[in-house]
Amino acid sequence: MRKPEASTGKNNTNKLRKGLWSPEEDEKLMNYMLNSGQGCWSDVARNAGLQRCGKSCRLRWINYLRPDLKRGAFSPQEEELIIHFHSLLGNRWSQIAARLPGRTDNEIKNFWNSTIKKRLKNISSNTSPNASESSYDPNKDPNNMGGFITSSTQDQNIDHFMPMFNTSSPSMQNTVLNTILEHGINMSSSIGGGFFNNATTGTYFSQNHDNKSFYLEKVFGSVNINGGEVEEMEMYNVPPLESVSVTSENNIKVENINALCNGKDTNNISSYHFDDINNNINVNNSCNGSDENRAHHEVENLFHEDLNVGDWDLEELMKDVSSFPFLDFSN
DNA sequence: AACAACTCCAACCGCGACCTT
DNA sequence: GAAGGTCGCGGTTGGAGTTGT
Repeated sequence: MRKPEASTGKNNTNKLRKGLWSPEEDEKLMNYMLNSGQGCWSDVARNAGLQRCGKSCRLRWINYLRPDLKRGAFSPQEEELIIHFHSLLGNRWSQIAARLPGRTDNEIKNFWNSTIKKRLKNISSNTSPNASESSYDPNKDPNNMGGFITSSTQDQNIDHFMPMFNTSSPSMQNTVLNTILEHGINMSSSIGGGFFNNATTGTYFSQNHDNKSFYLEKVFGSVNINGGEVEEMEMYNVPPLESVSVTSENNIKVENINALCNGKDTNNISSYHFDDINNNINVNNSCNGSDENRAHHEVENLFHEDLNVGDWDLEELMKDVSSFPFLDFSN
């Protein structure tokens, strides 16, 4: 905590205060906010009679004084949600906070850095003696935009699999994340694939080698790429930004999707590939018969629906969360 | 009891995005 | 289009409180 600066002396008339807020300052800000509402923060600071910068007032209000804030320790359910959302969103604390009513980004960030990070580290060091696996930090991976890999091992020989995707576009990120939430959790069919070597149950979001197309994979059980056996796996392509338009109703409408199947003679469809030049989805590595129909049907289903932005089904998320193996904090 | 080491978390800082002029 | 102001975000700091020796 920072020391509150002494509020005495002539300098104080011009100098803005820093450091801890006094109860009097809190009261002033609280009264002003409740009576007059937010407005411009520098005006708030001035009109409330506070010798603080607007930024400081904003922070104090958002992180501490807001009446809808939930105080106290995080519940186990909140912890699970934070871990789950962090696995999807990375360090986007404000977006995580938006999904946890009554909690602030600062609070969640502190909680993550002080408690959860440590806990996950302990768990991974207990379960994986291989330091190179357990030390993977998604936030340090330049290709990672926020995904999470539990204990999966990526096969270095497979160049078109990358652990996560890299984009700085917020709308792209929204598209991706909502696609995951809308489809990655609920869709139930299984398509053969082959990108993992001993991948672990979980939801993976991957980027194709062209750096523009993406696919989402849900893996159930282990996958042996060398033997070509796939136990349970789902793959869903996610279109690049160029194919997506956001409507005024806050829906994302995926347009210009034309699923194509090249129709060669292998049994497994290994990926859908989004062709961003022609705005087509191609089913790669060929397919035939029922696989072709199924692939076509699924791509149609996936991309011809409206994807809601911002409406998170917490019940569904919690179902998914409860299946994560790394959420057992009992040890 | 005294000190050191560690943990927690409120608050600050810098930066980028957005808006207004 | 440029400049200036504001807002919001994520990273970092540092002091109070807690735990260990």
